[in-house]
Amino acid sequence: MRRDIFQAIADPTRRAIIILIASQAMTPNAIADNFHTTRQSVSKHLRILTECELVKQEQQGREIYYSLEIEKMKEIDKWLNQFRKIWETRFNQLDKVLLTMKKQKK
Amino acid sequence: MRRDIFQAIADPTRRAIIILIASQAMTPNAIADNFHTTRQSVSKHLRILTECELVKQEQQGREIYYSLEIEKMKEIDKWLNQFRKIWETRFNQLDKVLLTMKKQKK
DNA sequence: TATATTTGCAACCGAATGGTTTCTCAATCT
DNA sequence: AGATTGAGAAACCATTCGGTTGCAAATATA
Repeated sequence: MRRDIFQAIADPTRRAIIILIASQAMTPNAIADNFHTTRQSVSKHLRILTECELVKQEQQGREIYYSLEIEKMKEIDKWLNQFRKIWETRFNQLDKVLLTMKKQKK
Repeated sequence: MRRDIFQAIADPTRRAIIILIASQAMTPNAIADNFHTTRQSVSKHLRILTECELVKQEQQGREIYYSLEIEKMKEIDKWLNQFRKIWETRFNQLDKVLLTMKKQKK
């Protein structure tokens, strides 16, 4: 099953998990405590996040700590870049208009 | 049916449509020509994109021109902001390490 | 006016999704 | 050793998704 980041962040629970473990690693049980769902369901989400390398795991005894693979998040940012060019251009155009209006005022 | 941007960009065809109409407005027929799918299928995607206000339409006779609502794309960027803080901190930490190594070399 | 074009909508279909329950396995505790 | 705890896997279920086909409405063209 092909997994991609965009599909991974499509689910709101998954996005919440990402934010939750962004600052510190957590076990599936600890994560599940934050949602109205079962641990098994969280486990499934973690599997999907792991498959597309958005999350990494570190075993510690019988507990497994999950943490965010922040580098992977940059791929979304990279995809956004192509639109960033457009919205910056639009901003510059608005900027130019404002400048012209200023000049005419003088 | 609740639509949100993240679910909208989860589908690869939808992402391709977004990129396609980012630079210029296009009709559903013209958009469908770029994919190995039916016009009706594209129409469905456009409906989803419209529902979450990622796309706006402009009727022109019997044709409807679809174009990207670039402002809405910024919401993804806004969501990414909370992670941007983290990856900038990590970069600064790496930066500090490199600086220390440089000093020790001297 | 009759015909062709552009489009959206409804019905249907197979596949995928998210969730629950049950089970198994490994590590820890008494 | 026996009981408990943390976690993933499998089976199942209702719902959603993406796609196709067929149809209806509106506009343009002959």
